[in-house]
Amino acid sequence: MLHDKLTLRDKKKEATAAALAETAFELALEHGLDGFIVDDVVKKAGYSRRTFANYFSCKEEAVAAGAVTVKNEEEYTALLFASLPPDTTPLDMLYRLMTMQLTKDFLLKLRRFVSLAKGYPTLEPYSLSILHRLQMAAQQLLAEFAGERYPAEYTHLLAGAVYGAFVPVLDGSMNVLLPGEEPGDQTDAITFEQYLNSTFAYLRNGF
Amino acid sequence: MLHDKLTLRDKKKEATAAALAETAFELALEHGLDGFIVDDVVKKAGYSRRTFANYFSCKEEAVAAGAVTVKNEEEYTALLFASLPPDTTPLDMLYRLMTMQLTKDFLLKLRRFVSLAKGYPTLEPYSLSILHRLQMAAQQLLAEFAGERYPAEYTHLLAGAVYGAFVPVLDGSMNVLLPGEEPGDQTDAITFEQYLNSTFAYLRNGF
DNA sequence: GTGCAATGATGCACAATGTGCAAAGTTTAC
DNA sequence: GTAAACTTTGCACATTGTGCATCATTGCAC
Repeated sequence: MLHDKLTLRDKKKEATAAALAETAFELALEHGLDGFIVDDVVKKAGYSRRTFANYFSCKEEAVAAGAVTVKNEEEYTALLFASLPPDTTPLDMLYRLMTMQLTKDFLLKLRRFVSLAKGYPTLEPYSLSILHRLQMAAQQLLAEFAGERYPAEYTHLLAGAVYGAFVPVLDGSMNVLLPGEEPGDQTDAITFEQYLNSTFAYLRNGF
Repeated sequence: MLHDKLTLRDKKKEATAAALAETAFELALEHGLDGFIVDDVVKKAGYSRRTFANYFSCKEEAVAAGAVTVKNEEEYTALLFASLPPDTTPLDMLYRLMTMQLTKDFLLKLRRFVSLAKGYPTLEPYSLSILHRLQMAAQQLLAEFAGERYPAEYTHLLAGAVYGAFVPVLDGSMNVLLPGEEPGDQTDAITFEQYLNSTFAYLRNGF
């Protein structure tokens, strides 16, 4: 595991990017994607348009980045390694990781992004790439945690299947009730926890 | 199944979009994504810039659309319904569908797009959305073919896991040899067929 | 701490892209 | 055949993207 020490310069860069991304996401939620322009973002965040372009290649990218902050992987690593016996299977490890990654807060922000994206076709490709970032982080952790016990073909394939199983939740094919959401009139909705558990049951025992 | 009859107007629209998309993809392969501008595309294809904007919201979208043509779903439907016994499981049906969708030609074009996208960050989000289009088509077919025998929660989850398992092939996490490609110096590469089969074996029997 | 190298932030000019609107050309439906 | 519906296009203009030079800040060696 690379423990890249964060220099002051790096921290400032991260802060700049985060400020711009969060501001972009806020404006998108408040006014819609076409209800503001990049100049609004940089003015509100206190940067120049040129700086925005140094970090994001378009408005969409910034909004997507602001929707979810993929947490520091090192944090997860420490937690995972501490809480799991060394002979834990990759599947069990992913289950544990997902319960950490997919916090209530994360899921709700993600859902807000996804429903925003429904109204703006240019935003849609980014929904999947958010999930993909999580998947990449998971692959990395799997490799560290189980790389010596399981071949990469296995762990990568597994990670793909696990995260792929959540795509239908993202793209709206399935009505899944996130933690904290009320059932409302959706009689056929299942809870996210139920979906998570049945996903792993299928993956564990076969479809 | 909706048999939307294709009127002449619809066919022309499709032709316009296809011509623009294919031209964009060709130019991207030949000169790189930043080696041409939208005006080059429309000039070569014989349309106006304004028409381009009627179909695609940016260059990237057109290039991605040109990379793969998701075949007519009706064609698949007919083939599937004809070749499978009515009690076929969704998993078996997806296996059959994938061998039809993921033709050698399709895979090679997809790979060309993906390696192009590696060099251009703005293109990357579209890689996943190509696979996602296939997944949506598969969900539709599954619903028609097995919707009365299996609940949507099952078929959607399954489709997600199946297509998700191919993400590592797309994003470059895995070295998979496409049909027709030479092994070269990649001693650790497995063939696409092997990957397909081991994927379905894991999904069938559990990880 | 001082000074120099490395790098981030910015302004500017210009190229490229995105969009509303109205006119002109096609297709559809009756 | 004709009118309605729709596609394509031109135009004007708003917005976005990019190369480059410069200034400000940080990193590093001493």
